[in-house]
Amino acid sequence: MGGGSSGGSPGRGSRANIRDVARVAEVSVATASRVFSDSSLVRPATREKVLRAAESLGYLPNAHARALVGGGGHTVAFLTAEMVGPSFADLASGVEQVTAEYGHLFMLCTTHDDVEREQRYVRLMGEQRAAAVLLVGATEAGPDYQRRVLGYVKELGAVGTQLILCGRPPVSPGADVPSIEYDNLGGGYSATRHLLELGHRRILAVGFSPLQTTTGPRLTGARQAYGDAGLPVDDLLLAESCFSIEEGDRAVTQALAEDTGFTAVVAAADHVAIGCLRAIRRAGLRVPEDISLTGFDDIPVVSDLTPALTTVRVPFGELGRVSARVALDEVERRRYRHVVLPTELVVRASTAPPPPA
Amino acid sequence: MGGGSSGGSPGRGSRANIRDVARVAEVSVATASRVFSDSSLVRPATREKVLRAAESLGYLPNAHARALVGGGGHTVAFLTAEMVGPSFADLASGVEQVTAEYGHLFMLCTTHDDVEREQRYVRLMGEQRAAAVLLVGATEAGPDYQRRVLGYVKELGAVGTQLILCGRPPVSPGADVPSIEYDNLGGGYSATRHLLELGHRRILAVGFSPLQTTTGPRLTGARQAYGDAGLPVDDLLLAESCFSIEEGDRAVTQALAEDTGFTAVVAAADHVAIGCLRAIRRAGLRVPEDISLTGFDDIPVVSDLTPALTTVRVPFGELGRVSARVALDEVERRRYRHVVLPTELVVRASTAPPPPA
DNA sequence: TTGAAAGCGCTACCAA
DNA sequence: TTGGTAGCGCTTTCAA
Repeated sequence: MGGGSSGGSPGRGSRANIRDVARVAEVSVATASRVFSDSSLVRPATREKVLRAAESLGYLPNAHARALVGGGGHTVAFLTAEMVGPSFADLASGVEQVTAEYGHLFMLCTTHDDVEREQRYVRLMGEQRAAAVLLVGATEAGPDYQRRVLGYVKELGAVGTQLILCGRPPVSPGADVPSIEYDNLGGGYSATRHLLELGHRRILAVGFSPLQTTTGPRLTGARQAYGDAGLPVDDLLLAESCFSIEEGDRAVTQALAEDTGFTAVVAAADHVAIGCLRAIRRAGLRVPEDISLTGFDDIPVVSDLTPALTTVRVPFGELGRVSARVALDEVERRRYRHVVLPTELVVRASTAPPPPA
Repeated sequence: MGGGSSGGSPGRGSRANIRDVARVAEVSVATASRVFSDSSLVRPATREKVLRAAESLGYLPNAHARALVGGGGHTVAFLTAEMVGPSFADLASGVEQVTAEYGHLFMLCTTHDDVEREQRYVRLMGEQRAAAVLLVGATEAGPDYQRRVLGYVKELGAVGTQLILCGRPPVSPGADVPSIEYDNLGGGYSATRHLLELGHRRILAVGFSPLQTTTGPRLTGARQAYGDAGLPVDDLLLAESCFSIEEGDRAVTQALAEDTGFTAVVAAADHVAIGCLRAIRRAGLRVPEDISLTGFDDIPVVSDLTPALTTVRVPFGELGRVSARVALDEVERRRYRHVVLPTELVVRASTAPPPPA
């Protein structure tokens, strides 16, 4: 080291290619190719020779050249706003698992909720001739969104890349994009009904955005629970807020200050619920003795909070697996254009009857 | 639908290529190419024509063809055991962020701690001619591991792919693989010293594996703290256990049953600490009044536990960003073969002086 | 069972 | 400013 001029990694000049391998192995390029495509029409001895040559040259087939002639990429792109939270992890793992089973590559892209980044990535994945692009997770579902997705369908369709909506509802008529989602409305419904059945009447809803594809329907479900119980929906108090621990905290703190007399909080998501819990505590109140609290998602830690959180479980892993299968398997895709996986209420210790008035 | 025979996505037969675009735009292939490589030597009017043609054909450049001639992939592969936990999220986000800044693609692969999968992915990434492969996170650092990494260096080196160790120590002499890690030993040291300073003497260490690249040094640090304080290292009680909430729970439950008289627990990671907390509670003891507890990593939720957890903060985001920069920038790489980022003790409510004997 | 050669879609070089 | 064209590394006919 230090002295020589030709230092660096092995094969510094040009990388070995299949022609080099063929030459060293004293066979034709075609034969060498057959060996690496594990075709069976090669005599074992010949195969050995080729393999040895490859080994000695540090040869690795070039996936780009293969994709070029073979006609396709073998990548599944997973497009999400952020890669945070256990829900993300389960979902992504599910996709990754099935993707690997199909012998494809899993590619993760984060948009940070930036439309431009999203568009760039979709285009990029088209250029890569990805097998599929999964648009994952909650989003604001306005007309702009519809139009954007339609654009993606067209752009990707032209290069043979399949678009899939994962954890989102289908885009309305026209575009026929497969959509794998879960029952947000039902989850919101059962959480709220649970509280109503316990005797709560004035419930504070925190963290819901009516236009968002996940929390919107959850809110609708909550409303429906009031309706079905024959109770005035006006008793469902709405605290506007976003999707973080801090904002959940802030929202509840404010609601408490306004003294609107709620005895329970339905949070739009577990993270929000954690923030709510903080705020309730800080106000010197107890959960569930003074105020009941529910979350949504059932991320692992919420069972370790004090008290353990009552929440709605979402089958993230399965969502991922099903999405990937639909993305990669044409038969499944034809069969399942729209799948809605069930959600399930998990009652733990954060909900109880309201304190006696 | 149903009747026609030529249905399906647009351009059903063959996808448009640059030649088609050139033909429609009535220019040469070379000119069309220049437009998409945004080279400046094209008259605006011509550029327009080409762009319009591309648009009308739904043309998207083929990244594989480009990589083939351009000589390289633009992918950064992130190889980790699992994509769980906020630490993973921060780390991966950091890598992704910088990767995007360099105009590269971020690719995530999970090995599930399976050597075979790891090897397959490394090879696959070599075939993709990835710009870099990051081996991320804790691992058992035996001689097998050393040998394996050496193999990767050779395999990837031959195709021009850079290998980087991220959150792991360098492999010992010989292979010169860049390594970006953080101060595990120092973290273990300061957590333990903190407990010692509070007056604890018999401390239970949970979740450490001496051979593992992260918890191993953390344990060494803990021992060192005893040594530096002039205290018998034998008072650091070792509870063998793995890396999950459940195993932390089990370990502490057992230790409690054995009545070894410890007044504090150092957990090898926050997740383990959560399990310890569970066990301590179940035994009817309080944290920190009866038993103090520290974690490691500082994942977001631990500040919401009751009590908030004293732990060691790891700069995961920066770890990711630095790793990516070293991976992608030859100058940085030459300068920083080995980086150790600092860790920091965060004292919260789970630690206090031991109860009076 | 093996080999020769024609592309896959693109860029980059050299000429015009 | 534009066009012709030789590859990039590979697979895959078609022949031998």
